[in-house]
Amino acid sequence: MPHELPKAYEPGAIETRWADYWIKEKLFSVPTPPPGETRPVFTLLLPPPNVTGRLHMGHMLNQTQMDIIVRWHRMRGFITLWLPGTDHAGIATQMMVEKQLTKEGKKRKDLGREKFIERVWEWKREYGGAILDQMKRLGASVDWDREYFTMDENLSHAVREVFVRLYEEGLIYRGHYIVNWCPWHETAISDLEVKHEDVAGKLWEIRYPVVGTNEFITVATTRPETMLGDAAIAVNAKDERYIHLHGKHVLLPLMNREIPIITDELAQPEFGTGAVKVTPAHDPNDFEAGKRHDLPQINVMDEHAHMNANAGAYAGLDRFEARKRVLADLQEQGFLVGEKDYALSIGKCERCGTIVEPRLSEQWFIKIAPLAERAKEAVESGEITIVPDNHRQVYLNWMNNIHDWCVSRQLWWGHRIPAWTCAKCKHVTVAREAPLTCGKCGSTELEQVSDVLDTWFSSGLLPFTTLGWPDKTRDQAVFYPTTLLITAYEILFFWVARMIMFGCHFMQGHEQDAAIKKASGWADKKNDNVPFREVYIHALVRDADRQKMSKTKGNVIDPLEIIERFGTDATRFTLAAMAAPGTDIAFSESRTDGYRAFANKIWNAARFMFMNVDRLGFVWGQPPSAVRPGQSPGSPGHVVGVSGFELATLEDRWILSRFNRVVADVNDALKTYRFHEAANRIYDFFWGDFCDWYLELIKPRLNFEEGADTSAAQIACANLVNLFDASLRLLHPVMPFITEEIWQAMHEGKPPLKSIALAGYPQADEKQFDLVAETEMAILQDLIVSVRNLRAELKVEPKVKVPIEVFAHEPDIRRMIEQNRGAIERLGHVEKIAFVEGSLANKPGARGTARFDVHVIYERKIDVAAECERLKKELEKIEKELANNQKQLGNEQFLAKAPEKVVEGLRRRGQELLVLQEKTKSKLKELGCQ
RNA sequence: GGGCGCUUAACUCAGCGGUAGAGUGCCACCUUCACACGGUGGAAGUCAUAGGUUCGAAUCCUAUAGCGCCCA
Repeated sequence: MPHELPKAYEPGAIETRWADYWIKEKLFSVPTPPPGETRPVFTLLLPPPNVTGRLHMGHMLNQTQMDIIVRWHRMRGFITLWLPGTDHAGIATQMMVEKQLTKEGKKRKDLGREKFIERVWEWKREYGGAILDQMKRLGASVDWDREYFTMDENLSHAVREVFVRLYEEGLIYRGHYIVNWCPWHETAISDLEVKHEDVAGKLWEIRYPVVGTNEFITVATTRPETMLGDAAIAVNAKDERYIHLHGKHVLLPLMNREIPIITDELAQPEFGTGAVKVTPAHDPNDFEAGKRHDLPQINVMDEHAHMNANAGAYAGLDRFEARKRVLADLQEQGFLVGEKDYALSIGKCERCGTIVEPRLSEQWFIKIAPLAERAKEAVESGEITIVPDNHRQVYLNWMNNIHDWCVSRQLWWGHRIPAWTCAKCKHVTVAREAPLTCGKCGSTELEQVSDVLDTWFSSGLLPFTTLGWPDKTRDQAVFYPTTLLITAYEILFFWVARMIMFGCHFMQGHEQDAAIKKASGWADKKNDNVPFREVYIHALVRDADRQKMSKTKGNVIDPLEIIERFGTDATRFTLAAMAAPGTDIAFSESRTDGYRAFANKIWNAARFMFMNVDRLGFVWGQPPSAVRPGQSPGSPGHVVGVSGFELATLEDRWILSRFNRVVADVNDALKTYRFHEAANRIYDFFWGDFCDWYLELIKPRLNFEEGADTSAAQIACANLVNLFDASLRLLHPVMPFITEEIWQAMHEGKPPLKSIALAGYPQADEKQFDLVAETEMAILQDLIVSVRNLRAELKVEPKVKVPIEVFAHEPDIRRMIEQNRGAIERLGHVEKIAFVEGSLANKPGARGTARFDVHVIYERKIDVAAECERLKKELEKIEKELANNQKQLGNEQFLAKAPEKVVEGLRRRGQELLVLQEKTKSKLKELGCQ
């Protein structure tokens, strides 16, 4: 049955077909392994994209890396669970639906809370799956049967349970504090959601009259409008300038309110005048100072950051308008004494860009210190490894300087805080289910707190809630701790840190199934409460000019558009090949274009293979290595190396050795997340070794006459097919689609498994390394390249075959060359090879190396001047290296201190250089070069 | 203010103590029956600068310059 592969590689058609097939066949669904299971387990949680999200390059890089690692583990016989899902993204989703309402001329509050939430669910049902559909195009091998959404009932139940437990443990408290407030969203946001920006601002100096004297005290501020809420003036107790004013009062201008002068370290003598205004309701530092001195907290703004009744004449004004008016009035009344340019950093809401207002309000907080302590310990002790290592320090620094976490949000969409306020006594009851009566006075007039929880509160619980927590499940015993987390640096604090805190707290006492833990290689880990064993932080994808992609700059690269043009495989390969740990990726299309060419190369190599298979009527005996071992690496029956490979020729021995080396390197690279190294090793092997040399070398064996004995061709074909099969499996995690397409075609619709994704990943077999073959092949390649060089220099017509002479003084080398004369004739376009007994080095049209001389016999006169030029340049290079070489070898320190291997290598190189120098010199002389 | 990273061929990047590498681009030649998304050959770098450590530095250390990121 002939194999039909279209002439040109067209990724679009094959990729969507296989993506659908993988999902339809549920290839990556993982049922809960029963007790007694002894296979190793690999678990990975997908960082849940926002349900409102669209796939961007960051997702694609993230998911490419995850899919590579996941497929690699699966092919090595691990029970491999990759859990997908989406995040309800409180603010973002609510905004989406509010926008929709605005178009209908409605507002959220017109609908009321219940109706609004219904609308959000409607929106979610209609548009929420978009990003997951886009993931399918990437080939992400996730378990779709376990897809989660953070607002699902089971996950919401777990959120309530966590909240109540933390409250009962005294780790959640409610209180009036200054929080970051976004006046546009009308909600509190966390420190992490505030982006600081340096701007050129002003520093205004305002003087306050001291009551009972004719003195003034001058303060400097960047926010004059907040003076309306001033509660005191602070000076430093040590500041001699103000000692005589201690205990006095000032009259607050514009408000005509008397406020005290206090001494507090808030005032730094060296900064400005050394005196500062204290506004406890509008600045976090002043808030603390206010508490120290029991000052009133005068809030002069409302939730929209408009001035309120406390602001007297300024009530109703927007905060910036109020600033203008306050300054004008101060000026007019003679209180404004200075205005300086001043560089300051302002906080903006990361979503809407509105300047954040520090706002005094009632919020819910998590007492973070006890949680952080364990989270720090988990990383310090190595129970969790963070790669690359420099992020470990960043994490620890953050944990050391952490503040309590404000978890309440004034939104409607999200997990509503399970707390109820009594209308009568104002007591707050926190409970798992809605209480019927107030816990204090017994009243039945209870109303649930309107706030919802920060979205990261629920996503921080995912490693265990997705596995059935708070119930104790078999899934948890098997899959918790998850093995790895791959994510972007940006959410190290938002998400990673919080998962670690929650995991270490709520999973205390948890133990992973001992047999599975051991089989998975974690026997030395003490704690099974951590959410994951390892964290890999990947780089940022930038545009080709290294600029960070952003919507405002308009330089966002849409991965789906790139995929459309070059294919998913090529795009994945680009990201993998450029993903050196710790280095950002400047995404350039030219690279992707190059990797599309690589895919095309593979495609055509496959067509070549099929052509020969069909011509020969070759029947492929099922190679055991194609079948998934089903056992952990190293166990009996586990296949290593390439099977069904017969070492008939030098190129056979060579390619098998090369393949095993590459396999060893690739497995090694993937172990430490060196994706670029894995990708590049495969690329070089497939294109360089396999296509450029191996395929060319075996062509004579496949080029047989009809009716002739085809045994050599059969062997060559079997080797080719088995090697190709192994190479496809090696490449599969990086380029899943093209490898699946060709692998399925190789099996003519009757594959031994449903997918190459379930086949075994190649493992190196040391017995298949062959150093002799590699050395011999290197010499052979060198000889062929030398002939090609000479042909080019002599300007031999491409079609003309030339006779050559070869001299090799080592009998083994000469024998090897003789045995491979066919290859030299073919690949060097040589007519006939004559072996001679003396050096050919100084003949014109000849090349000498340490192992052989070769002479191309061609009547065309060489360009003597050009040849002299080249030889001089070469000699210069040789002598430079030789001088260096001899200097080093003459250095006793070097001989004493350098490793034996290096010294030996240098000695050998020195010998070679001497031979080369001699040959080059003699040739220069022969040509009569000046 | 504190911390981190980067600077290697025209471009994008590997290499991170032992003879400077890849892809793209460029130049020349070649449509040879897998592939012109190809083949063959070629040109191209005082590895930011200045010191230091070392037998030996693109690679380790220090400083300087430029670029960038994070935290406050």
